[in-house]
Amino acid sequence: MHAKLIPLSVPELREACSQCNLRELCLPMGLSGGEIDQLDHLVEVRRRIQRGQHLYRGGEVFEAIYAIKTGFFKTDVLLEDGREQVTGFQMAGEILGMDGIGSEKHTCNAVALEDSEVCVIPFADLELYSREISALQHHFHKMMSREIVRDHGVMMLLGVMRAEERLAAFLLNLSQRFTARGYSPTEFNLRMTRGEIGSYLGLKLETVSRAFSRFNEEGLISVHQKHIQIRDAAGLKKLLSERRT
Amino acid sequence: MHAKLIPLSVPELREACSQCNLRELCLPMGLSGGEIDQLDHLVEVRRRIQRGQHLYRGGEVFEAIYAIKTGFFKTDVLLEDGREQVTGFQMAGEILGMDGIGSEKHTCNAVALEDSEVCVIPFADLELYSREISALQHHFHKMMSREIVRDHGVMMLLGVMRAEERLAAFLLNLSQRFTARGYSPTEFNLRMTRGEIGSYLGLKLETVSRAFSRFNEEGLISVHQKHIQIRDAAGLKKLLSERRT
DNA sequence: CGCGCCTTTGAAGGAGCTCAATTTAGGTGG
DNA sequence: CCACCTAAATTGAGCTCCTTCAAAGGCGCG
Repeated sequence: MHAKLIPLSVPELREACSQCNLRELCLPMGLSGGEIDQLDHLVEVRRRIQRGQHLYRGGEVFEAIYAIKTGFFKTDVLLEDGREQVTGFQMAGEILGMDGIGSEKHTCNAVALEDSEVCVIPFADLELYSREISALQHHFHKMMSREIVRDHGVMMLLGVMRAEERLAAFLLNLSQRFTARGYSPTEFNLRMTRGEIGSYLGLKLETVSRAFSRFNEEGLISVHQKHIQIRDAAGLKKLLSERRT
Repeated sequence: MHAKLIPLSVPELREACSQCNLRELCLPMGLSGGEIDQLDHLVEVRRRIQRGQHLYRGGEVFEAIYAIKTGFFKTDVLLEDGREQVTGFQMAGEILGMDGIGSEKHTCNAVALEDSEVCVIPFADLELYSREISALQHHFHKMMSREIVRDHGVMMLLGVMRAEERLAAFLLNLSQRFTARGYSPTEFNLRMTRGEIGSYLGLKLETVSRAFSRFNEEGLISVHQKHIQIRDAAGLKKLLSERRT
């Protein structure tokens, strides 16, 4: 059950951030070359997580945050009665675990939706380096703040949008994030099930499936199981802006 | 329209945090006496906001975060078509504005629900002091993290709970926060309208009103307009834990 | 004391849920 | 390589919880 640990002892591997092709998206964003070199000491170990395995679970002691190097995750919280709320889907370059700082325990579960690899960033070290490198400090604050803003967007989804608006917003968000990583804006494979999308969007899996089918009929997208092709991004955006009520 | 600014130049007033009775709840939490004295230089000005006025609006340049000294606020985001999502209600000792760090602009509106006073904390200064005082740095990170965790709780509300569960959770949360401030856990006045509660909980105001009436009939609470008395906190908690589906 | 805003309550309607059956895809072992 | 098995997805039909629309009552404030 133990996730594979990969100590970065070999010199080439130790260049964790300075050689990483995600450095423009990830924690080192906006840092100078010299500053990034310092970060190489911050990330001493990587972890491989197989599809379906947990990176961490709610209740576990918080010690580090994680930068996703490759792969795809979901985070969720569970109610005592077993109901699940997916709080987010995370991809390469994004940070996991910031929820644990406040209570020194993780407050949600992080599960790999495909075989993944993360960079382990011991949080005490991050705070130490942040006191030295103000650009790092500032960027970390920005990342936390953006997480808050993202959460507000999800509240908006859940609080005021109707089912098809939610799904359209979800697809456009995925598209935009894939684009930022150099993938096609219009064609991608979903890593999550209809049930997980539904949990994220506050809908039942049948409703998600029906909305996909509807979009398909209307020519907005093509869906075949997990494969999505966006045919009319403008049409999806219009769904969001036009009030129905 | 301009909010009243109060420069803290008189020596007694300059002791912003060290003399504040909220220091156990607010930003200085966990700091040593000497460290708190340093914070007095961080808070150079306070602002009074009258009921109904904005502390800040989405789109405005972000320069400072705000600690609520007295009063009560709501934060909300608006969709182009005018639909509103209330993202939170904030009371004394809580921090406003952390959403603005990421984009250097405020991303939501903060509105006073009663006449209020806030301590202005210039963010650049906060980062400066954070580099010197590691306890401050760490505590600030905790506050941001707790905001993320709080948001996950709201997603849970919105995503999986039914109307009465949402309202019960809302009342219990308020009760707990009033208690932490030395007020009665069982009796308080709501500062927000049914519509604002509804927007926060993803419900229509009529649904909120009906749920209040139902709780009243069942003896869980007494409601008279904005005055709430919790009669059976255990009963409200039970509403949350028992599955219906 | 009158006006506006908030709240309450009723009745009808609808978006999304539940339950259920069928299809499809992917993995496994013979 | 095919048969089998399981998990995921699709689709239909009926139902329910919340919304919508409407009207009346209450409170605070100028």
